[in-house]
Amino acid sequence: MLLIHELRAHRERAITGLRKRGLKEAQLALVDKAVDLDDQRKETQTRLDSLLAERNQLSREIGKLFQAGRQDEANTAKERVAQLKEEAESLQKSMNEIQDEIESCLLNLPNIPHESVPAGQSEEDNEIYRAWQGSMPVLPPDALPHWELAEQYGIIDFKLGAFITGSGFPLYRGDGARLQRALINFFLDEAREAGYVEVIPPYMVNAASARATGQLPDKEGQMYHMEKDDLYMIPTAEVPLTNMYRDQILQESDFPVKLTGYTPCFRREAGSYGSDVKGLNRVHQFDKVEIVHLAHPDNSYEVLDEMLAHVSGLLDKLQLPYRILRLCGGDLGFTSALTFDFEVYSAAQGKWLEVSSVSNFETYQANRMKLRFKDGNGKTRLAHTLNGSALALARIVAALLENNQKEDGISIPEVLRRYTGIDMIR
RNA sequence: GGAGGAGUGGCAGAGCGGUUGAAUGCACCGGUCUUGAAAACCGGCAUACCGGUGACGGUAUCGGGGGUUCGAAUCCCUCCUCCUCCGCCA
Repeated sequence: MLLIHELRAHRERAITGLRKRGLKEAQLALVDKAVDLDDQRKETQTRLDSLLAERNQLSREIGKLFQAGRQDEANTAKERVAQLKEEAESLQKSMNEIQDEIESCLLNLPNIPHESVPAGQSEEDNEIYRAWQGSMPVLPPDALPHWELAEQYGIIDFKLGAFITGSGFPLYRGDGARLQRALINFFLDEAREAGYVEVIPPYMVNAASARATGQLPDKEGQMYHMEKDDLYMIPTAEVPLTNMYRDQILQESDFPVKLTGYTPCFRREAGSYGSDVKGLNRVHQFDKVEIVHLAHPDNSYEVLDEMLAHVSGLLDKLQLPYRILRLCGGDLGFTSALTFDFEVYSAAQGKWLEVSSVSNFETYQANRMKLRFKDGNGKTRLAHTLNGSALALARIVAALLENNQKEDGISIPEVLRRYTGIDMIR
């Protein structure tokens, strides 16, 4: 959530930034509306506060009058308080309405993009931040896409998953399951060695948590919701991990807070269709190791670089061709100020698949969840939150299968062999 | 799922209708003392908002929400969480 006093103080910067996202004028108008409403709020609060102050004052006097046995005077004062109370109630009501309206304006305003974010409408306009310099995999002439390899080697069963649950819920078995587990362990070990504290969080969260990281209200339809208990299946470990620090005030010396967690991720992917959804390209349940960083505002962009380097390192070790995109304004997530996507080349499909998204949210999430810290002067300030996939499994598996297929099987990357115990899937 | 108990500041823990935003202790910060440290002593130490250049003043918050009352941390209702016992169970 954007800060109202920032919008007030730097209106032009906010508007210019939001324009980069391609927001329509009607939505941009929310900025001015929020500030106007906040003016009203201040005025209302000033009046309300003075009414309440008078009420408190009188109440104290009534107490003394009663003790002194001066009933008549006390009763006169009571009448005055009753009158104040009525006025205060009506002011309180309009104050609440104004505040709800401000909140709804702010909830509908996305984060202001970082200055380096290129303008643009859609993914076509994303900037290639780092292109792949290395060689591309050379495939055998009869190379197959991963969904056919999966069937041929009996390692992923899409049909059975669909039978048990529904489409988009793959079932991994044998070496396929083993490969999943190997990747999870590899990613977690790498994260731990990079100083991230491993966490196993709950896989369902309440509405307050989903709101804090920004999944609610803007991604409501994308989460699985357990109506009976009003809980949401997590779409990413980002939600529970970041919420570990909701409503907290850290000490400056607590930074950096580095967390990692493996969780399954659940996404409804409502509205998806077409060839994008074939095989592992887009599924409702997938495994992911996430890294989360809580950082001091002064160095959060250095932290972002550090995270990019970490993710790059993973892909280098897996020997997968990848490129890094800097998302344009139109493709940028609602809550993010700057996002880099990692795409891996899945050779048999001839497609770049997104396997990681690394973002700095600056104070946007922190403001929603009231995640603060005390700076050197003892002042309370909002922290910056960052997170990234390191990495999302399903598509990594797709690329590994396709890129590493040989005449006699699928070779396992060197770094994974100590986890899989095998060097080929046959 | 059933029965009972409890939720107060960073922690511990008083208060149970009226200058209580909240005693006291611990922790923490500053000072005095000391060559230095400890001890002792003195002072400070919640969050958010409103008004004010500022000093400062005001309002709200004692798990969340609602109610009773001139006045609520204190009484009532409701929800949540934790603890104990019973039931069920990986």
